[in-house]
Amino acid sequence: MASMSDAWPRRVYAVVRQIPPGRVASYGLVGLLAGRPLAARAVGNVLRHCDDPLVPCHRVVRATGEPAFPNHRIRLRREGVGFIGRRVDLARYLWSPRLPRLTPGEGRGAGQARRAVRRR
DNA sequence: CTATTGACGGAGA
DNA sequence: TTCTCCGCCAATA
Repeated sequence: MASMSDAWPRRVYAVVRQIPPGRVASYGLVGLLAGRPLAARAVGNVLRHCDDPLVPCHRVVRATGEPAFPNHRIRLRREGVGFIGRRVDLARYLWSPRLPRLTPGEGRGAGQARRAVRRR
């Protein structure tokens, strides 16, 4: 949760750490999940000092799909992220976060295994 | 306290 | 489609 005791940078890093390899999230989405829907810009300010190797900051791109840095494009390609020109193919590689369950116990009916979804 | 800055986003031109 | 403006947020000076 986004309690006040949690510093903004901590919340941002917590979200970014969740982005799996081969997927990307926009600065805006990260801000949203960190509890500040309109703070995309502030997210960038945090990631600017990203020295922690556990934080895959290269998986955070602009809403347009363009990586903040050209070198990130290389790293993303190595993870299998597809591009259209110089921007990430967001239709296929945008991360769909699993949101926290509000009613634990519900969801996922009778032994239905989760099927991998192919993105378009 | 106000002003500036910045790995942003989106509406318009 | 690309480029400019302007709003938004947090950190700094």
